[in-house]
Amino acid sequence: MIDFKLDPKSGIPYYRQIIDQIRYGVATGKLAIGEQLPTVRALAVELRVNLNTVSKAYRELEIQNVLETQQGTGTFIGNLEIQIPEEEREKKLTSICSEFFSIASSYGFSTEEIIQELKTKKGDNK
Amino acid sequence: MIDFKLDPKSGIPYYRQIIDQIRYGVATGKLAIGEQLPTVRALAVELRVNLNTVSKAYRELEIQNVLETQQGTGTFIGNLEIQIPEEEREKKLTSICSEFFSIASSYGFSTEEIIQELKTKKGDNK
DNA sequence: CATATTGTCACATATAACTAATACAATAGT
DNA sequence: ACTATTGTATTAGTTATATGTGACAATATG
Repeated sequence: MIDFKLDPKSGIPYYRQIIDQIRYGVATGKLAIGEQLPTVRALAVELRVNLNTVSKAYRELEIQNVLETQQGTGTFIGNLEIQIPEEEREKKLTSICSEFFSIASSYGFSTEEIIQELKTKKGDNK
Repeated sequence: MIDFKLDPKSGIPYYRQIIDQIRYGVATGKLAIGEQLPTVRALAVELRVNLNTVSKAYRELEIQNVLETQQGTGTFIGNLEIQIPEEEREKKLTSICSEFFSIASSYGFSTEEIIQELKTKKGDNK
């Protein structure tokens, strides 16, 4: 299961952040086919947003065949293997890193320092 | 100088696309410190948007200390570094890296990918 | 069958975001 | 000084986003 995280400062709408994180979760295999997602209400509480916001994200993903929903049962990862174009994925990574980099360098941190710090986190993964 | 491009279908606001491209340029070293950016009007014409849209992008980047603007002169890549006490420096690095990492991993990016991306940019720099 | 849980829908509402048109202000260059 | 060039501010209109509320529909569970 994904550890959903909303970044209010990113300027990206919440529903879109949810969409992206699910899409990328599927693409990277973090979300397996058939796996059940949190209920709209549960995720809404977890992210402290309205259930309509979560619902909007789920609905849009169902239109894209990423998700399958069954009323009364839940929302699940669809069968269709969705893959994100490498180009888009690269852009996303670039975008995230660029923003982070400009923040970090405004504090005077060098790339080496940043990498060093990130490497210490490596062990915590998964 | 950057070859700016806007994608109307991306769903990402124009001004934010401009921000992203400039940030990327700075992060990769394509835009050098002190370098002048296109004037708001020039870029507005080039991208076929209102000059306020460009202005908004520039202003936001100035707030983030990425750009420096002088009315009547132009807009330039800044070099301002925030001075913070040494004892807070380490904490700051840890906290911003931690937040960055959690966001990146919510999109499914691994530490290796992130580091690789940062290293790549480092190579282009200067 | 009764009830809880799930997603869906339909409003209304408030606020923010976005882009644009136009006028204003500061600087540079002549 | 004058004028062109630069960024800035004001204003307006439209759309997007998010919330709140209440009801409804389908399914699961007991």
